Amino acid sequence: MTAVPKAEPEAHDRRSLHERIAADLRHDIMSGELSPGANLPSTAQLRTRFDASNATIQKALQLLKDERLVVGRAGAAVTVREHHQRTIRPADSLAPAAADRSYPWLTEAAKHGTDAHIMLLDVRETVPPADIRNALALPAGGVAVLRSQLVLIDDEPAELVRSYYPPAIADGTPLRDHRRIKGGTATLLRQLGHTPHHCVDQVSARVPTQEQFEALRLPGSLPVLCTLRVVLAADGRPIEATSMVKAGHLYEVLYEFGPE
Amino acid sequence: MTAVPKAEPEAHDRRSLHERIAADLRHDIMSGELSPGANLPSTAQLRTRFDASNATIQKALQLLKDERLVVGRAGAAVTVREHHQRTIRPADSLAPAAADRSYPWLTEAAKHGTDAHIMLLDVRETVPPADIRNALALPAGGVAVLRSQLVLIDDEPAELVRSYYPPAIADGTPLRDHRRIKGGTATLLRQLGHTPHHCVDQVSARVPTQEQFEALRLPGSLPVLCTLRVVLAADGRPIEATSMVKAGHLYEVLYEFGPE
DNA sequence: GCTGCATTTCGAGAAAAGCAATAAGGTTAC
DNA sequence: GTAACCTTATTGCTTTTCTCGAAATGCAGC
Repeated sequence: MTAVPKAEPEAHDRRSLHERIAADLRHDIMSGELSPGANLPSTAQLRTRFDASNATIQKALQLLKDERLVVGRAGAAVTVREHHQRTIRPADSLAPAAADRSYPWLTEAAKHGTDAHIMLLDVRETVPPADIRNALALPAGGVAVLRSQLVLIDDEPAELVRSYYPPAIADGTPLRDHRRIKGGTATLLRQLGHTPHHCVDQVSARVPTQEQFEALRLPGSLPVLCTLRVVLAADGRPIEATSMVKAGHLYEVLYEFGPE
Repeated sequence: MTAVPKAEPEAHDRRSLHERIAADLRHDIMSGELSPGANLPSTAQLRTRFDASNATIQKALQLLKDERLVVGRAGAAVTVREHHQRTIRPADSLAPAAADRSYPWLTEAAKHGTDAHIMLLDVRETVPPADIRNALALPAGGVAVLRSQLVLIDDEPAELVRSYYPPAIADGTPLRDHRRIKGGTATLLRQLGHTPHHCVDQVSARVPTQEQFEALRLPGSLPVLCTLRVVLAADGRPIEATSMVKAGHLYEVLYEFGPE
């Protein structure tokens, strides 16, 4: 029966104050409003802008530091870091020849040689989750060959990749072996007579599960960029279904389309 | 100086327990593990599975109810709701003729007529944010015509669209008028001699800003699916740059590509 | 050295998270 | 109908986190 602290009639932001502050500042950085090397407003300015105390501002900035978006040295302004948000172009994986086209507004993300390498975690036969089963047109309870990989950037986990193959395709091939595949699976599939012809990507923004959170060592509570890719042969039959879970602050994906 | 409650040496999930539980259950639902109409495990089962108390489980389920993912009737099991996650196919906007191709694994999202309509919020000239300025190749401090729209699904805000046009293209056209454009902007641009030829979409998962959070009336603390689309003419010059912010639980986007 | 600024620390009040146990009332199956 | 199971709501309590105010510390640039 006590009076409400402030007049907030509508459903407001349930997040804590420092999370909201971090969200707004993060947007300013990601949108390029604050470009790499630029100084953030001083804590005093931020205090008045968000009507918060010193400690709360510091906590918000700490979140951005954990995400490696900014750096703060005592005495100097907090500055925006060179943030390496990789721009992935899925179309290039099928037709690498066309990868030369670049656009002036793209940050030089994939340009400098990325220090990324892939770690093969596991290869086994398993009953896939429902979305994969649908994609591969498997019967209920049917199995598939799963290849789990972890992509590391600068030795930090960055992406979780789970590729599923129908047994009819994988049996008796290196796809079943717990070993890296030279030239990638696309090359192998082509050699096996299952030439990838066409990909369908479903992209969504998700809240990370506990498993994903720990596997990707996500800083703070960032979202995750989920892609479900189905690779089809020329006759339309599914060859491969891959679930890719990328850390939201490290990746973005680029697609091109048009009536060509 | 008290003993730590449990041995957790590594950096663990900083989120609260009911948020983590909700995240895992959400994943089971979104991946189709728990299909619409299916029953969730009973609260007793969930209590043992997550080693949490009744109240915590209830709080986690409340989050999923707020997202309209599940319904709970007293006495019966909590069941998964028909969740209408719209699958958007951006390519269809340019070549609607090809929209007939459908895939068996797609849920019938865009199939039944969506009860979506568009609300024109604002039309004005403004200095665009840095990412838009880059996309349109505008000089620093240059202005653009902004058309802000809000997409409503079932009278609930679902997507925030901000389209920017270079003054050279928008001046003296209905693009500057605070009025809906019959047939959409693509048709108008074609009539004006700026035929859209090619789109480039950059898709990312973001934490919503306070503004986005309130505009979209996001339940809980869900991420947002951000798309920056640049529409190019045949000669490569940018015609339009659009920032689309979709509520993460309502949308996913689908892209197709391949060496055609 | 001085000033501005970021950083750290302390205390204290308020709010939220989490547990335990209990009660109430609906649904389902027998 | 009855019984078992289930969701939902309530209460009390402890611990942790959030937030503020204020003061102290340390670094960078002039």
